[in-house]
Amino acid sequence: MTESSEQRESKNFVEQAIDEDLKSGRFSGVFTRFPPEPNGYLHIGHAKSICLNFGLARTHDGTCNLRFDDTNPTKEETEYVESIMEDIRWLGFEWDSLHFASDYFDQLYQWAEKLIEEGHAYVCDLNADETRQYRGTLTAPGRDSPYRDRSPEENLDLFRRMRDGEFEDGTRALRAKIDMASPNMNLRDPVMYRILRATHHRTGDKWCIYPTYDWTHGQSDSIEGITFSICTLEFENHRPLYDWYCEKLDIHHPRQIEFAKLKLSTLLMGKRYMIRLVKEGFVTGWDDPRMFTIRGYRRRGYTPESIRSFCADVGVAKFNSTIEIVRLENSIREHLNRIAPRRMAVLDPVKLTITNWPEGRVELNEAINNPGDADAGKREIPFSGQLFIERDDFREEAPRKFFRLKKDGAVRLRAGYIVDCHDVIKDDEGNVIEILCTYDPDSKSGSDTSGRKVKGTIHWVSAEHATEVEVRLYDRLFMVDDPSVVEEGQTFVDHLNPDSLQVVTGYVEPALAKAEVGERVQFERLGYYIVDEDSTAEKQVFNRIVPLRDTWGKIEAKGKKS
RNA sequence: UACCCCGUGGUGUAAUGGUAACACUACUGAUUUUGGUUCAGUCAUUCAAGGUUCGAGUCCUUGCGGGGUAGCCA
Repeated sequence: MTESSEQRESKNFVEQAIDEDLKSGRFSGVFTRFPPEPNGYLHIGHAKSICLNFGLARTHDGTCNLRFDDTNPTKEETEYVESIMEDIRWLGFEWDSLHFASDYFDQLYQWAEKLIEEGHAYVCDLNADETRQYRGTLTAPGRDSPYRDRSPEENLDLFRRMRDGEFEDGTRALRAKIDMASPNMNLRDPVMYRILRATHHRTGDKWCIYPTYDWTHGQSDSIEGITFSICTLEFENHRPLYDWYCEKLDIHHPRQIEFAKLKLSTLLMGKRYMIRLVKEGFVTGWDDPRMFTIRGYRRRGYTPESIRSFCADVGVAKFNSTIEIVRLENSIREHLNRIAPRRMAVLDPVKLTITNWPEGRVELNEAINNPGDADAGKREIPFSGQLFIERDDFREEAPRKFFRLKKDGAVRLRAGYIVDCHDVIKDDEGNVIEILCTYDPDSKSGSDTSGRKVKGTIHWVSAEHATEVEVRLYDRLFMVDDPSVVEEGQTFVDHLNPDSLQVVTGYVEPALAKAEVGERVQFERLGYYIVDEDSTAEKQVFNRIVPLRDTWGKIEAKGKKS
C-alpha cells in the first residue's frame, strides 16, 4: 500500500458535492479539468489542484482535461506550456485531452454577438480609468455607463469594428449588461472583451480583441462537457457571473466548486516572490533544489509519490489553513525510508586508524541495503585499517548521553567491528586529526562472538576505497513560518536563510560509484540524497533531499539551552 | 464600514441531529548493530452568547475573529 491515505473513507466536501449531483441525476459523470495559465512554472500549490482534479476523475472513472487558459497574450509563452505538461506528467498524471482556451476564440466571438443581439451586452467607450470611476466602490453602488443603452444594431456594428482593428487599444470594451448596483462587483457590467494588440503564443496576430477570464472560463468548461469546475476560493465571487453566462447562452452548465489553496509554512508561493528569488540570483533558477516549483522539488529529489501522498494527506476544505512544512518533509522521508537503499558516506571526515589491524589487509564486509525490506538485498563494503568517520561522531570529552565514540570508549562500526579508542593525535592548534583505535576481531557484524554490547553504532568509509564527491546540503530557504511578514523597511528577502546551501566534499563507499543521475539513497544516519544532474564522469554531485529525524540533535540542543 | 466565504487539539482533516475520530507535531516509554525505522502511551467538552430539540460541533439568531472582492490579470 503505497498511498493508503488516498483511499480514505471519509469524503471531503467536493466529493460530497459530486456524490450529491451524481445521485440526483444533475450530472452523469465526473469530468474535470486542470486549467493553468501558461505564464509561469508550476509550484507545489498547483500540485494540490492537479491531484484533486485528476484524482477525482480517476476515482470516479471520469476524465480530466488539461486546458491552458491563455486569454492574455501579454503574459503567456509556449515555454511555459511545455514545462507545465512536463511537470504534470512527472507528477504521474496524464490528461484525457489537451485544450487551449484560445481554441475557442471563434466560438466565444459568436456567443458574444448572440448576447449583443439579445441585448445582454454592449460596447462601452469608457476607458479603463473611467470604467473604474463608474464602477463605484465596495460600499457604494456604481453608475450606469452612458453607453449602456445603445441599440443591439449599433453594438454589433461597433463590436465588429473592434474586432476589425478600427479602434485603439483600451478605447472601447464589450461589457455584459447586468447590474451596476450589484453588491457583487463582478456583476457590475463586467468586461467581456478588451482591445489589445499583442501577439498571442498560438493565434499570433489573428485577433486584436481578447476575451477576459470570466467570459472564457465557464464557456470553455461547457464546451468540453466539464461537470465539476474546481477552482480556488478567490473565484467564489465569480461564480454568479459564471452561472449568468451559462444561463444567458443556454449551454451546458457545469458546477463550479471552490476550495482553499495550499499554503505551506516557510514558503512563499506567490509569483512575484519566486520571480524575485530567481531574477536576483538568490537561487540558481526555477529548478533550484530549494525552490517551491515542481521542477525544484524534482531536482531536490522528491518523488512524485511523496508529493501525491502529501496532497492527499492535507485534504481539501474551504478553510484557509497553513500546513506545517514538516508534513511535506515527512512525506518524502516516509517514501524514501521504504525505497531508498542504504549507503555509507562521510561528509565531515576525520581519520580513524586501527592500530592492531594487519598491515595492508582489506576485508569485504556484507551490509544490508534496507533493514525494513529484505528484498533490497545486500552489498559488500571494503574495510581496512584506515577509515574516515564523521567528526561529529567523536568527542574527547563527551556528555553523559553521548553514545558515539569517545576517548577510552568503544563504539560499533556499522557493518564492521567494535573499536576501542585509546589515543588521539592533534595538530598544533589542538584539533583532533587522527583517532587511534584497536578493533575487536570477535565482534564482526553478523558473526559477533565477543559478547560485548556497545551503545552506539557509527558509519564510516575506508579511506583508500572511498570516492570523493561533492555534496550539496540544502536547507529551508526561509526559517520563519511566514516570510511575507516583515518589519518596516524590510522585504521577504531579509528572511532568507544564509545557510540554505552548503557545499562540502564527502567520501562515499564504492557501491555508489556507479550510481546514476536521479538515483536516491539514504546515507546512513545522515539523510536522503540524490545524484544531481550536475554530476560528471570525474565527480559526482549529491543533493541532500532531507535529513533523517535527528533525536540526538534535539537532546543536544536542549542540553545547551538549559 | 457593502457583499460573499470560513471558525473543531500545537497543525491539518473527519464526525451529514445521537459516544468528538484520524494523521502529523510535541512529550513519555519499549524495541533497534542507523539516536533512523517500528510499537505503545499522553495532550480538545468544537470562537462566544442565546435559541430550537429528548439530544447540537452540526440547525436558527446575534456577536467576535479570519479570508476574499473595487484589472480592460487569471
